[in-house]
Amino acid sequence: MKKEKLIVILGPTASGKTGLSIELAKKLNTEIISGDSQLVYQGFDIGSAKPDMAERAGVVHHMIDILSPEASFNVSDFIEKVKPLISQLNAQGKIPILAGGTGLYIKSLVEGYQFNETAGDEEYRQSLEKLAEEKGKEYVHEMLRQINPVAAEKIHVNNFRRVIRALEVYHLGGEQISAEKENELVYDVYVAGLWWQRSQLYDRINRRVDLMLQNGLVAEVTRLLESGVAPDCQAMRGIGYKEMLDFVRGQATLEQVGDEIKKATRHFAKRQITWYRKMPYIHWYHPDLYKDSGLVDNVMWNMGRYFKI
RNA sequence: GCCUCUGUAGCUCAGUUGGUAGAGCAGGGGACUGAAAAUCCCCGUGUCAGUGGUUCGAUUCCGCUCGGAGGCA
Repeated sequence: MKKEKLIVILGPTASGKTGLSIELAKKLNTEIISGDSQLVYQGFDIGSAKPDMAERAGVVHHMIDILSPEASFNVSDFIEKVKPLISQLNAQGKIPILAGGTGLYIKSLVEGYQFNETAGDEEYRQSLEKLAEEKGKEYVHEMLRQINPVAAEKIHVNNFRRVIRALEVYHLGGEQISAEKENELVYDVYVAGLWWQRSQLYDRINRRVDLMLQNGLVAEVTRLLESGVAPDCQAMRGIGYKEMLDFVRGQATLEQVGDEIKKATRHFAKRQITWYRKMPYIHWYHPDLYKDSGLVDNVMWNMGRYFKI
């Protein structure tokens, strides 16, 4: 069977994915699918660097603002929603552009991860958390060892969240957490990655965080909280938001919070890069080597050759 | 000018009763199959300010020099 076509634009945070993907979408007359776990939430705009309408320049963006602020979202939801979108766009003769930085989301989509049937169970998670408080994390880890020694071996005791998930899968469905995957890519895909020298990337991150603060991140967080959004909801745990809570509560100065956001973003970028290193099919581009539309033109040319268009 | 304190990893500092040193943060690497902007793991040699002395041996003790902080006048 012929594979569906897909373009992926990825890179660490602040690498310029958004701009590049919009330029490409205009040239190719196609639409963009966000592959970013934070952009799905309404109202979380500045801190998530969500492109506004002006920036989107008329290009249709999917998977942005699809959820209310307090909703939960996960990889499985992502895959479930994005797969049909890709099919739809292909049917229209368009090559969709997936633009985003969430390593797990993109990798699992492109490489075809098979997820378990078992969904999350808040109640069971909490019961395990309580158990860990009473008897220690080691005790819960030992529970996992009893039912799935291989998983217990792979998951560190301190990585409690994973231990919980592994137990949850067993508890709810009797399944084991599986890690088998196909080797072949699911799509006929061209993956372009944006690469910056580390120090350059960090400069860009620092500058962008300063911009977020100038552009009203404080007001955005205040507004969300005043409208009743819980401080412990999933979206509020995103970078830029969880740190800002300290300022809103008067526990830190704006300068301290700014530094914390920058630091967290740098750490995040590092983790993103770790994901990308395991994706050998990425075509890397160094944006700083191009002038004007040079980058876009070059990506276009290579993609054209790849897809034979 | 005098007195006291201080100078150790990129930063903040601990320490060695004399046998050339270690934490946190920063930084680097890694893991990741339903929270992933989350969660977690691993990585610390640096003229111990400089210089002279005492000593088998000094970053550690003593003198001087040069920084820094405070106090007295």
